[in-house]
Amino acid sequence: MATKTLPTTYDPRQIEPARYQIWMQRGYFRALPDPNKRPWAVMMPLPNVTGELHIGHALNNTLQDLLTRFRRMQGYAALYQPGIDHAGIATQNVVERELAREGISLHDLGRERFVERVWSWVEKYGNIIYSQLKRLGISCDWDRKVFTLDRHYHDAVLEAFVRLYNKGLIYRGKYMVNWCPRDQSVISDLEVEHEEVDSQLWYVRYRGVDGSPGVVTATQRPETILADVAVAVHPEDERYRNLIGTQVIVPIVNRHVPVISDARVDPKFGTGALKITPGHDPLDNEIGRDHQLPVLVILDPQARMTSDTGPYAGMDRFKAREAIARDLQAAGLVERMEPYRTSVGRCDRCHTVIEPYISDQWFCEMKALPSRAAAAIRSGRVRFYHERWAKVALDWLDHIRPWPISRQLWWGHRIPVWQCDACGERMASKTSPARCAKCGRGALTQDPDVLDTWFSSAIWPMATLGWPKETEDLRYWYPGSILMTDRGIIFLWVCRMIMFGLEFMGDVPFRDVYINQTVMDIKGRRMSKSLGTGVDPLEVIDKYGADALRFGLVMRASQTQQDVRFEQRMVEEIRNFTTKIWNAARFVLMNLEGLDTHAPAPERESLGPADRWIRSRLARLVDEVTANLEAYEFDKAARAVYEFLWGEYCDWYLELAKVDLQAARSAQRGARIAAIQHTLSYVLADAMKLLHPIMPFITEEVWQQLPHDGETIMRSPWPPAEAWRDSDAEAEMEAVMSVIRAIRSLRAELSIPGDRDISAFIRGKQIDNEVLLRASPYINQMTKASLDLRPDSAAGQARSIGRVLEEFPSTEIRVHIQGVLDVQKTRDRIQRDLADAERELERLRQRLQDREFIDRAPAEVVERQRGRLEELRTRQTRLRELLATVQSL
RNA sequence: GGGCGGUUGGCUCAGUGGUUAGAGCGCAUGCUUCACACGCAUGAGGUCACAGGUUCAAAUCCUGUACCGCCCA
Repeated sequence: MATKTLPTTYDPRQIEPARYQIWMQRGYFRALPDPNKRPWAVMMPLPNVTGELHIGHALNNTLQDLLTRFRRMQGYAALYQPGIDHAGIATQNVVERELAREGISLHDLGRERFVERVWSWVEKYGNIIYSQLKRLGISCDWDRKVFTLDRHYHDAVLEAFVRLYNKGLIYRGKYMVNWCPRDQSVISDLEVEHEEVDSQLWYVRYRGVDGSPGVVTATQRPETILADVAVAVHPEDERYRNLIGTQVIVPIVNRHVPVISDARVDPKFGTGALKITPGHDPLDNEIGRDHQLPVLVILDPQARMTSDTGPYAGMDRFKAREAIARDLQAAGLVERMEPYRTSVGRCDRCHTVIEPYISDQWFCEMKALPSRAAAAIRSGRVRFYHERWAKVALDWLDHIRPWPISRQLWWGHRIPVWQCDACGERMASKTSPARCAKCGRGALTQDPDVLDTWFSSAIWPMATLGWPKETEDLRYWYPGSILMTDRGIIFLWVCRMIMFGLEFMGDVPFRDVYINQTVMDIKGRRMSKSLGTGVDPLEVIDKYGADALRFGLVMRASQTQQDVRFEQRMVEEIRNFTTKIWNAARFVLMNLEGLDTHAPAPERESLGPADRWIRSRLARLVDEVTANLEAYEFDKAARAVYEFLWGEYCDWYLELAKVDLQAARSAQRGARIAAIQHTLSYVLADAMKLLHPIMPFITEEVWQQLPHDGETIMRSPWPPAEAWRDSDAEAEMEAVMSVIRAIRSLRAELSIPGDRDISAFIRGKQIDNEVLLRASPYINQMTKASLDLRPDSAAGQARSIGRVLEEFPSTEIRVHIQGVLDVQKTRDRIQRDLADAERELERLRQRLQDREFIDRAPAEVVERQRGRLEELRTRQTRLRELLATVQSL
């Protein structure tokens, strides 16, 4: 192999986009069912079509890509399914805002033209996130990308609806729902964000019809007084017992209403008397229903006071609150006011305060579906990582309520229910029915609402594979292997996919669920544009490269942490790591001259101790990385590769190999040279494979330069672990490194300039003389010292100074003192070491005198302590001798 | 109100009962060492939030407290 050189610095901007193009063009991302391979699949949590890449997506997609690349190299038919969600409310909002800037309302436009308008918006901006994901280097099969309003996906959504409808699992009903007055639509409980705010309680008197003082209730919402139909007290509340059954007067409207008793009233809240407004409060609604009370409504869908509210008609709910509170005060009916801390619900899309509102909606029955999903989780058919998230999911599934699935929007899957204009019969059908199934007449009107976006995304794992058709893809890849997502959508999405998978496919949609960390800013605050805490991942990629961003995130993706605190600095660190790798590769390439790249692996005899050591370390690394990736312990895998490449391969092996190469070249030992070259290149290439899932770009680049088989590292086989384990070589090199560290440390401590040769000798027989002999070229070159190997060399002992090896307690390294040196630092150090050793010796002595310890601790532990005690005694002796020598200088 | 997670060197994090608690960054000192100053070498720095308990032995297990964060009602 001829000498190759690479540019001196690694520039991801030059490499990454071009490499990605090549991968795409050559179809390396393509996933096809292959009976000779095992299937493996992951479905991208579909980003909103309005979305842009944020750091959370970067982490989530990096982890998915990491596993996809890993499984692909392991020989699985690995499918990474991409797609985008039409995101009903979010997208409709974006386009509505755009229209508003043009002064057009959506009603001006009409449904059909509005939907056309949204489509053109989607065509223009909807693919932004795809191109951003490509910058990240993810290897999903782009030929399979799905938009949730694609024809076949739409068909699947309708199929799911019609099947549930015909099974009686979808029903229509008038219930109190979460109403967003801005979006003019119902939203589910899960789409409401709760927030603590400072509010106020008004204590309002409801006088008795008979002229008695009546009762005082406390309310946060005086405007709803107009819709009061009763006052309720707790049945056992002594204060109000005699009022039950009497009539009181609702202020302002002067309605006569009963005082009722109900155990759901909290006697400790306010005065213990609760005004009942079934039209505007969920609890009141339940109480009202059970007491057969009427339902009055005083707000319209935009949360303005209705026309029959007299002077308040048309007022916004908050204006009306102030006005009514003022009027109550003027009438002398407000007994007092007090500040109150309460929680308000806001729409998670537009942050408008939601209104509990009576409304006619479609609901999905939540009894059989969630209980089957819960059973699947309990039995381990779906496993959560970390497992604590399973409890979170189960808790929700066990206390679930009906799911409102209709939305009063125009953008989305229109509900496939038709109502007969003549007889009122309703029917669900994927296509427009020609006539009414009941009365046979022709005029039918489709329900105007669309489905909750989460209803359509709940069939994602099967519909992307072709369901309801029995496709080969579906048979091959369903159930998927893993779902990776954020904890924020365990309920919204994960649980519902499990429910629908079990319902429609008879099996869970994925075996494993990995809940990835939530990325926060460095102070632990949620990343958000409005808080100014957001970080644009593309900026980071521009600056440091996608590899660095990916590795920086993965290194912190630990299952024990539920957040990752993100800072650019940590990506910069990894950028330095990529440069380190790049330069290691440069060094290797510069030294491969004459290597026959097709020659078989070298014989063991031509390998030196350093070669055997690094190969053995690599073998351990293969095991470690493989096991950690399989266990989704991504941080551990990343750290292991980092530590190996930088701390062992670069810091030690390259330096040792330099020494060996030099020697082999000057001796013209061809087999030896080839063995070193092979080790240099083989170890680096395999390390690149292990790193490839995390850092796809630089690893491909380096691998392509090194001797290799195949077209791309992406499709090269994952390194096998069995070969090259060598404990002897590991032990030998540990000793050598220990000696080298000691000499370097002495040199620094004594401030001996690097260009001044020193001579050193070793005391003690712990390290085999042959080992030292073999290592002497390493030691001499890497410390610029000449090491005298004569055992316990007496020469010049009096004029020497040294240290006891950390790992070898009876072994000392000493250097000869030449001229005047400042030995103060070393003397201090020896004294400190001695003090440390003696302190620990004392601890150990005490422990070993403790009968309880001797009797109850495992023999092996006791033995180890005894051995340690012996070592420390030796160390103590050595240190004392050393100190005596130094003090005599 | 209920639940979950966190608290380890200046910073970000490893470390789930058994020697002397580790890493990177930062810091200090010295190096234009022919792969790399985005680097190399050497070094300083920690009563593991607090209080009890279990154990021969606790950063690690249990209970409680404080603070930070998340979820649910």
